[in-house]
Amino acid sequence: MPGPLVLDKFLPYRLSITTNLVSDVIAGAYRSLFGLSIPEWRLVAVLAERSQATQLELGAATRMDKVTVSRASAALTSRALVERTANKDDRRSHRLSLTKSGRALYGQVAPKAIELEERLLAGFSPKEVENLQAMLMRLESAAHRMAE
Amino acid sequence: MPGPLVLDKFLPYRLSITTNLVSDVIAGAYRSLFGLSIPEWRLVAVLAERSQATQLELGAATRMDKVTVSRASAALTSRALVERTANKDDRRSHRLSLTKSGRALYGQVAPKAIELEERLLAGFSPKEVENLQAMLMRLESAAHRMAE
DNA sequence: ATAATCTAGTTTCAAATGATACTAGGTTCA
DNA sequence: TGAACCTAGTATCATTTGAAACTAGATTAT
Repeated sequence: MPGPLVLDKFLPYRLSITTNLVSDVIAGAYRSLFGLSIPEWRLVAVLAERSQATQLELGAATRMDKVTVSRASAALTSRALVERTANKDDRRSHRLSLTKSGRALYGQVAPKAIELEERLLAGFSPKEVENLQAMLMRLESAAHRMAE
Repeated sequence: MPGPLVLDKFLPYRLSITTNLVSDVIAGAYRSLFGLSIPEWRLVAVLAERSQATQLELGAATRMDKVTVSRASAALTSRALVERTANKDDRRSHRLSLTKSGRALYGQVAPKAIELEERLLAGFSPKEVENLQAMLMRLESAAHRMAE
């Protein structure tokens, strides 16, 4: 017999509450310090890791919709943080990469991101962090299976 | 010296990915089976627990904005799942409660919610679940502190 | 009491999001 | 080849969300 339903104990609810709070804090910091939205920040982070990517690849790497990627790319390009070079192999797509000032910005954002994460996880042991990550990934694949 | 930043390991990102996936699955189920949005479902769940509440109280219990609560209440009321009775003490507010058919609906939704949660957590031991909940709450209060 | 202030709930507006349709360019197969 | 189909990215539209303004009722201080 399943336990009674209490919203406060219901995992999807708890997840949502926690994530929304965390996202708000992070988004607020990025916006006020660097004028970046979350989608923009994600693209910058991925481009810093790989230096080159098409929007399709960026969408896959950040799990964002292609529309969201398109908009974030346009915003970053107009601020000259990202540049698009023609893709010889496929003229529909572009190769995106960070510009010099994009890399400079990343140099500032990344340490801040890490600091925020550390403050969030202050009081968690490395083992706990690892454990949390693993559980989130298990939930993710369970949800993925349930979505068929 | 902080580790390098890799988006896939960055906790706020992982949390967001997992939560969005989980939310989509849950929201899809509620919508297609019962025609309920997440905010509506939350109100129903809380009203089932307490039987009476003002919108303000519902907002506090579900951490939702008063606008969101207002809209969800209106939708539920128009479907006659919830009724509003005048509040003698304060004529600006109403006492909301589930109607008979609201309770009947809850009788169907709750087991489904529990089943979904169980499928999500299949493979988690009770101790792991408890642990996860506790970690989420710790994150929540850390985020809360960071929001000042 | 009554003016100033405050609060529960709604309405209005603007921003964010994603589904859909569209455009331009690729691929496949007869 | 060239017709049918497919895909990268953009534009359009409807939906969701929350901030700010608003309304009606409550509270406080003089």
